[in-house]
Amino acid sequence: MGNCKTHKTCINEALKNAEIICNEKGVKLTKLRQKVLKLIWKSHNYVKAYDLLDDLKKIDDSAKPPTIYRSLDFLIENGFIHKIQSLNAYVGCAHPQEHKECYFLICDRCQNIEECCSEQINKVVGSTAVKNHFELNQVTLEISGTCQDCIN
Amino acid sequence: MGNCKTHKTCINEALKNAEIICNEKGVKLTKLRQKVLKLIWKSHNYVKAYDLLDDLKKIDDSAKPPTIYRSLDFLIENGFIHKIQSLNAYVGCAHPQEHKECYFLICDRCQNIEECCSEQINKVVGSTAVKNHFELNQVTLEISGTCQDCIN
DNA sequence: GAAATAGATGTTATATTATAACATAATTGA
DNA sequence: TCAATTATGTTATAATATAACATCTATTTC
Repeated sequence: MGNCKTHKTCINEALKNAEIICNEKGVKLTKLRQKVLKLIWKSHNYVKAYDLLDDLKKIDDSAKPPTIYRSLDFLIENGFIHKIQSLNAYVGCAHPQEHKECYFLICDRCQNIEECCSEQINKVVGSTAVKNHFELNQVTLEISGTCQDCIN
Repeated sequence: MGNCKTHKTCINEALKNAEIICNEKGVKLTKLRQKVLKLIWKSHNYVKAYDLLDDLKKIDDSAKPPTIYRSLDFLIENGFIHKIQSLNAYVGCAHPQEHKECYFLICDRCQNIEECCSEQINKVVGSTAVKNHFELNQVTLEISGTCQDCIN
């Protein structure tokens, strides 16, 4: 939410979860990756890679495009963030533990992103695939419009 | 389909439809725009803008990036082609007349794209939006995987 | 614990995708 | 016809992303 009143908690949760999951998986959440994850979690809004790079440069002099993109790759691969394809942007994942397909409600006005899962959508998409004899690999569902806060 | 046996018909239909719709709308399907539309319709596969540019250069010496992107903009705006967001690629629209929301089945192996409409998906996406008090503007649904032909 | 290895980061360069800005040409319509 | 609009030509550059190789750090193996 744009009006997230307890956002420090969101960030801390995100970092803690990432730590736990990395330990479980035996992959490394390095200082750099933590910094990038934290920067992405600055809000629930989507962020662009080069804006992130500018932010990172402020605290890490040697940051360059590959610095950001490598961290983004790692974070995506491990489910801590998502890429928003229709915007070439990135956003923190709200539930990296229990990852199923998820979809995005993207507010055009405030850049907030709501991540949602819907068994119903999964089913319908799945049956569309079956109907077309299509072996499903990856689903990108991005819904843009105006969020509740911005309508009011 | 990758195995479209009557593809000349597809191209001709696409061009004819575009012509009719442009006349109805009072917008101009110029020579250039026709050429670009035809190049996109070379197959049912998706195409990248700069590949298209290379193709166009062969028949139009002065073609440059803005040449392609302007034509793409026009063709998208008028519903003759679609942009595939997850690939930064473009594909001809199978039914520019009756345009509702449509979705894409993208084959990772052969680059074929199947365009489909599903009242069911519309409903489910719509109700997801309602549930989240979200005013829907645009839906991007891109499903990648393996098409029937490539499974066999 | 030293050497070997794998993984992460630093660094330079460049590829890919897309648009801004302004000049010129073609078309339309008053 | 000429003014205005729309389309195209042209140059430059912005925005997004990766390749390739060097160096550093952590981990494993002996």
